Amino acid sequence: MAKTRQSTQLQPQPLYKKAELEMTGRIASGRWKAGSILPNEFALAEEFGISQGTVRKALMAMEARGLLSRAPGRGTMVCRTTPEESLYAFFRLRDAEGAMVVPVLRTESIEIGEPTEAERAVLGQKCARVARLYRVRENEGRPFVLEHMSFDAARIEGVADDSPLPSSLYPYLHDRFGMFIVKVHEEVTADVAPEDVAQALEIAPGTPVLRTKRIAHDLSDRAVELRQSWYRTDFASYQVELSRSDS
Amino acid sequence: MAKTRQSTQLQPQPLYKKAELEMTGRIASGRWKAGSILPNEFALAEEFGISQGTVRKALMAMEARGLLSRAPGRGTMVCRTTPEESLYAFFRLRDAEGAMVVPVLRTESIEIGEPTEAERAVLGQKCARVARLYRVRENEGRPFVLEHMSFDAARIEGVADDSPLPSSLYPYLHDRFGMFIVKVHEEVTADVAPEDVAQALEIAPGTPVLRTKRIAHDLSDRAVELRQSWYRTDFASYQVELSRSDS
DNA sequence: AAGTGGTCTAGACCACCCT
DNA sequence: GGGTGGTCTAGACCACTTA
Repeated sequence: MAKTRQSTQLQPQPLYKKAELEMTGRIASGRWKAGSILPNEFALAEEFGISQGTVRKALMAMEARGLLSRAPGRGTMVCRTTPEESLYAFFRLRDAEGAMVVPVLRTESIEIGEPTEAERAVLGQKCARVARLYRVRENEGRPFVLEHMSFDAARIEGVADDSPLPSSLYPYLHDRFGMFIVKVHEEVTADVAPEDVAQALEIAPGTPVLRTKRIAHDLSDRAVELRQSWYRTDFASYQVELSRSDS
Repeated sequence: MAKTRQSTQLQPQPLYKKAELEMTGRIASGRWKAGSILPNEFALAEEFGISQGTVRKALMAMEARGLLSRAPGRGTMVCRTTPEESLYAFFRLRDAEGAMVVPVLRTESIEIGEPTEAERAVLGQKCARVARLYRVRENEGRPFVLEHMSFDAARIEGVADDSPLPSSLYPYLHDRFGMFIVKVHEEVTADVAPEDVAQALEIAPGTPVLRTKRIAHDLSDRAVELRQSWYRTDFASYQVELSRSDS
């Protein structure tokens, strides 16, 4: 029966990988929008000219990456980053009991300007103007983090008109500009609060603070955000789970 | 042909999950030792009374967790935590260029004592004695981290006889005591160096340092180590990659 | 040359969700 | 009741490692 093996195994890329790249591209380009339901496995298989099992392998990999949500009876859906819950995918601050602190937005300001050398190095040499977003968040009435974010202004044209932006920035960027951030690199260090940070966080200058530098990447693995944050350490700390296998 | 579907789908656990648990248990118990080659997929399938494809699904999940290493022609091997390279699965300190710092062991001391309340809370109430390991590591001749580690002494009986221990502690624990650490929770905060830490790290008291608290878990998900570390921040920082999907 | 895992296909039954 | 993904099986060809 299974005689017609076309034996096109010469491809450097396995078929399931090609299917995954194709489908990831459709999400990145906005052709498949967040929340929409994909065609079923057999339809995709026919479209790609591969078998249903191979499509499934690609779909399951994308589900594992958090791009898709699958359920029997319902189908396969493009994940929405949207609701507040899902936003905190990259928010690692927890209190002493391990509970997530609720970071309520207190102040926000936006400016457009010339990129610095550091910003250009991250966002790309072609970046002509940067949009900078400054925020202070509070928890239970006390300020606890100051955030400085930089984006290529061309990629989020008109952002200033929406200010104040939603507290959950990434779902907003996804819905408004199709900027889907899926991975961030974060660098954590200890520092003493400089004057301006101390003032924003309402602590004495010289108090130790956590300082993080983040580079966020979109679906195409482009660096799209540069962020620096200063955290008070008196009621929350930075917590992560590390496993063998994530090198 | 495929008529004999026993339809025993009433099981709450899928067959591949049961196979994975069984095989994980064999590694945890030492029945399958690090570095050894497993029987091939068909042999395992016959032993478990399931098909080769189902065994493969379990094996691939274990490979993704970093427990197994698979390669065509060679077979499936239980990962060794051993060589220096692999040890640093949980070591997150990188210099400004993102290169891993080489943490050379400078001093080490071991003591056995009564568990504190905090140690008992993590290591278990049945823990009667704790083995504490104190280390200072240096990089390019400069001390940069002070580590305090606590274990249930009963689980690493005789550890003091091996002092000084290898620089890479986890491979040693794996080989010597079958303690296979696969996951750690780490909590990072900023602090000013207390007197003793400052002395060990050769910095002025009051200098800001990164302080991390780690709880390490073995294959059975037991908390087996409590560790507190203080890092100088002048030539390395704590760096992590975060992805959507790891909640 | 023999044996392994990697890829791919085809098809079965099931639980579940929706209308 | 029709359709979806979840599970499981069976079998094919391939590239690679090892000896």
